[in-house]
Amino acid sequence: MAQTLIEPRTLRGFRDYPPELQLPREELLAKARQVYRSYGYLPMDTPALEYAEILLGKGGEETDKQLYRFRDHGGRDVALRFDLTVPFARFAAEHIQRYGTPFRRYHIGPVWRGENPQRGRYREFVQCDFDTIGTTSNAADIEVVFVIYDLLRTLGFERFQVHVNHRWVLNGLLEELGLVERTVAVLRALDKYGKIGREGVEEELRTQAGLESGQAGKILDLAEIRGSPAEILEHLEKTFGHQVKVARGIACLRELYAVTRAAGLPEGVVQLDLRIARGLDYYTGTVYETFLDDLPGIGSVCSGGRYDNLASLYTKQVLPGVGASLGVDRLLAAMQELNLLPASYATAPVLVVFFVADKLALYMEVAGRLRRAGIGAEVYPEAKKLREQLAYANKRGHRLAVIGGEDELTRGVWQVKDLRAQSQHTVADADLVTTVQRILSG
RNA sequence: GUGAGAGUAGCUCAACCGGCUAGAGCACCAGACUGUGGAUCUGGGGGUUGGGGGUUCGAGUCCCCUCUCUCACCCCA
Repeated sequence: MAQTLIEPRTLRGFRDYPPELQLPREELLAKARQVYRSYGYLPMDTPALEYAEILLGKGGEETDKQLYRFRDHGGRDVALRFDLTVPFARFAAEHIQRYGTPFRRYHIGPVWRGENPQRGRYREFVQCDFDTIGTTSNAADIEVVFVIYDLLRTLGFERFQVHVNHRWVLNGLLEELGLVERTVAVLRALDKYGKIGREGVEEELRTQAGLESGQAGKILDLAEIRGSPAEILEHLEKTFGHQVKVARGIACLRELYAVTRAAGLPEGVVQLDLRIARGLDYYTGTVYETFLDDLPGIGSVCSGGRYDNLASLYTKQVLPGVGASLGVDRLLAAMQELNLLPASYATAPVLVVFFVADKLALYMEVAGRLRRAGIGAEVYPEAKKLREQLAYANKRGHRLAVIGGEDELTRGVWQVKDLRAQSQHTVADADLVTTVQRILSG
């Protein structure tokens, strides 16, 4: 009876993760977890689905429009989370008494946004956040830089910069220039500097923010100050240091720069960049963006900032915090482009050849022995020809093949074939594990 | 959501101006080389040319709709 086949396909903006993508992704996330934990961040997660009222109106009209929202079977008005910050705010309002402050957590999970997909932008993607809430201390802000640094180093990146700015500096400047009520438009324009350049920003400042060219020029001149963090701060101090907010921002940034240097971050990692504003009016203090020297075009791979009050919509307890989010997809794309991903996708380095059809138990046993020693071992599932099994091992990227035919089994030995070095050793059954270990570590 | 470009085998591409049964390389599967991988040889499966409709004697090719991808706006990971 003929049956109509269903066309296999995924939704627009959603995608599969085949092994060659999922493997590096899992490894990346494992490394991120390791770094987060080393700083004392605790893991947590929240439901994918929340009451719509929890998620609505938290990120402005734009995010409301992007919300996947529907009625569940019980008629409840629900929506998929579009970031991890809002669910965290709800969580904190509900549970923070149990943990007290300061509280550090990391949170890795998928989020959903019904926006128009582009390269590297999907409707479902993973966020990888870390935050410290319940403290206004600049120490927490400074630590964020260390976390970002360790994250990227652990992932194998060496050439990158953490661009830092402070909202107080920007706000103070705008106050000084009498542009407070245009803050959002000005910062939005400024934030595009890397993309549209000075002329573009100037244009936008005039048309979108309604500035006169003199004001626009002033802002641009400031944004374009180049130099070491110390030099930029000095310049700022001289020109706008009399403004209270600017002065406070400068003090924070100065401490951040001094501490990161004194505590071991190499020179050049931290850059002061007056152009980064981080669109959302959500951030109120330090803001961060991280750029790879070799791939500036892909944008920031780790961004975040400080906010005054995380959960004001759900609780009267004031919960200030600071944190950032790792751009998992961008980093994977970057690692692919910079050849930082392994060429082999074998999760087990050893293939145990299934040679003699009625000796399966022996092969299973030896594979188990290898695994107990921490060495991944795969037993070929069919007693096919040796050449085919070796071809399989080669194609799949197994480093070693363990071969036991009639001959070896009667002598109590194994052939250990190194597919990469194209060499082969005969080893006694008792020495197998140590031999394999030695080859793999060397 | 708005605007622009693109969709031919799993991948990269071919098919003059609309004209024979839509091809090639790689990949995949089977077999050979009869206990040792990347090679070679032989054979094979795969396509309703993204889908639907229209024009035409005839459409992969022209027109309309739709889906998907890419780019820009917006926003951001």
